[in-house]
Amino acid sequence: MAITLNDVAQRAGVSRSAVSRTFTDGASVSKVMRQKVEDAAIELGYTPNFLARSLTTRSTKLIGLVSDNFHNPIFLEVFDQFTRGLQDRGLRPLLVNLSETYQASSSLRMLQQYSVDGVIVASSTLPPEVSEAFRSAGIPVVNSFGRFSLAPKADVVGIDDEACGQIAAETLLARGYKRLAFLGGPQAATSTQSRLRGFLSELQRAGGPTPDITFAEAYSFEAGRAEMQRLLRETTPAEAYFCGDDVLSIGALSAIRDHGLRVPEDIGLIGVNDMQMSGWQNINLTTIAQPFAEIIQTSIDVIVDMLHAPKQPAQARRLPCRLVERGTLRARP
Amino acid sequence: MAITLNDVAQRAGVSRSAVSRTFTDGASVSKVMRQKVEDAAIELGYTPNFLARSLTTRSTKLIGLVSDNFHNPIFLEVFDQFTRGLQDRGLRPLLVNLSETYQASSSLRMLQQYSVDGVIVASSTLPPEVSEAFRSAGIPVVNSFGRFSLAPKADVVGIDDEACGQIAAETLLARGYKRLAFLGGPQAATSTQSRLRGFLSELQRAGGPTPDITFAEAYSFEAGRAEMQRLLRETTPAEAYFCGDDVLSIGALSAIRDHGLRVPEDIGLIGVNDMQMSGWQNINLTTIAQPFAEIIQTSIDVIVDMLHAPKQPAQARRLPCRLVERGTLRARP
DNA sequence: TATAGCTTTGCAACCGGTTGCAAAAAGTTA
DNA sequence: TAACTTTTTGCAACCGGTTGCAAAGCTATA
Repeated sequence: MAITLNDVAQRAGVSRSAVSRTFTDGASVSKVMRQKVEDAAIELGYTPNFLARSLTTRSTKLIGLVSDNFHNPIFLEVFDQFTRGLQDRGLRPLLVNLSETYQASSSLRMLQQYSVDGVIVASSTLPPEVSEAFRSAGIPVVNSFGRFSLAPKADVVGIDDEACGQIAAETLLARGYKRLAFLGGPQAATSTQSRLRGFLSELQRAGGPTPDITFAEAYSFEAGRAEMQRLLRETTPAEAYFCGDDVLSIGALSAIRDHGLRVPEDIGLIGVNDMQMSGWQNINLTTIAQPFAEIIQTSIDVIVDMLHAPKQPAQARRLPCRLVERGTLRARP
Repeated sequence: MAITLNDVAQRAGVSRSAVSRTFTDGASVSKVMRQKVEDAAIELGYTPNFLARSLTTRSTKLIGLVSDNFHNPIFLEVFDQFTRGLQDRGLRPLLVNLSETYQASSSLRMLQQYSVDGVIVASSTLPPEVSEAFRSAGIPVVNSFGRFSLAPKADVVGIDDEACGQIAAETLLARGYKRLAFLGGPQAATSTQSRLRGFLSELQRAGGPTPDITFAEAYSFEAGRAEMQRLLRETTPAEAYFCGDDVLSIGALSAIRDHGLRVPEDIGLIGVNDMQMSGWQNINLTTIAQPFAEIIQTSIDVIVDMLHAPKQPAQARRLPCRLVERGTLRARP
């Protein structure tokens, strides 16, 4: 049914190798030969079969893109950029959605069966063991948005969560807020723990107040809203909250407004991520931006490098965050 | 490097075919043979190479998932459900992000090179020619969220956009609104045109008013906001707007509130899609829900059927929408 | 125990490509 | 024009599997 190398060779009256060579860059083919083959190929509508080729070249250009985060809206932007970045380099993302029913271990086997050239684990919540499993199976892997570690067992690209907490602390102090609070993501998430650590240490260093500390059940609108509702009902709210991430902040924001309080007049809010929605005028969230584009670009660079020079020692790369000022904190005093 | 069939055959002291057969369901292997092979396979850590296999079986279990919509937050939910649905059936999504730099035509070639078993075009904005190109290349294809047509050239699964417009009209009339308006997506989008047609025809049938008609530049927050700002500035606003989709509605909502008007007291709003965010309490948008789960499930079913019985005549499947009442329309009079 | 019938097994060709090697062709130089 | 290089080409083996076919092994029956 499909046109093969043989068909073209026959049509052009040349050997199979000749056809193969015209479609392989860097191979030696004369001008006339190339012409003959290309004519025949066009005539028949031939396109080489990448998978057959991969058998001998041992490269499929397939990259496993593994994630478990299909609910936080920022990940749409993440997928957008990953797919485009990979495509621009001639790589193909094979998407894997980790969930209750589809475990990490079976994804390893499956990606092995498809001989992927590498794997990108794009998740801030999956444990490092997931990426490590790929690495010890000999598959180049990078854990994008993963947790920082001084001696990681697999390459990691992410933000400096502690610095992120520091920025939040500095910013809130500079605005003259006195009663501060931390409203984190799930307590088990290491990203939350690191941000908290940075937040506390900077407050302490600057002689600031000791904040209230509380955690939402998930990085989600509902969880942020629920936790803030609880706080408003059961406690005297703080003057300003450092929230675990933007979607959480937006949930908190809605709870505060429902409660008849104003932001930033009554309560200040600062998030983390700078998702697109945070810039929408009805939200207008002051936040600490993750450098998504750089993280993704770096992750792809790291994988591409590994394809050429495998088995370098694993590194963790930390990229800096920056403050994005909008309307949920009061002005400097 | 990787363990192959040969290694296992050698280790187990049997022929290559024997090994192949133990890993092929329905093949004839004796109990003792199977045992020997499985032992050797486990010992060596063998997993069959799917791509090599695909060369003879002519099935890769790869499904191209083609989309151009990486900005509308509903598509994260769409990708989530597609990837899981495909995985559950043992299929693998090869993700393709169509954009200015990556054209539909090259995606066809690329997916051919990877011998995908089928393609899902998940987009409400791509023209039908995209799916048709796959079909005429002999690749099973379904256009998910595509426009309805009585005699489509490639299979389509989507909503009934006209019925959607009718529901909007009925709902607004039932609420006693007199001055109505249609604030559509991009004028070129057929989804917008069909919704408008259904809206107008129902208004006319019911003897309702003739609405104002206007279009946003894109299905996006910014476009919805910009268009509504223009309307508030340059025209006497209508009593209620039927908006092209939810993200557009949310943009419009923010413009209305910025303008000092209240929803639903001063202006009513009804959208289309029912994305997660529309249920957030600070948005709480009345909208017409698309049956995402059913559309996706049906699309996958259609593709799977085609894998077994290719080349049936193309069909268009229309799934019904339903009203989701929230807080952006006033109560019935 | 011979024979028929069914199951299991290995051989070898094939899927659609790539590539090392040596022969053939083309190009250089004297 | 001969001798020597360099480039181009085809042969054949290989990548990691599958599968039709016939031989071998088993079981059942007479």
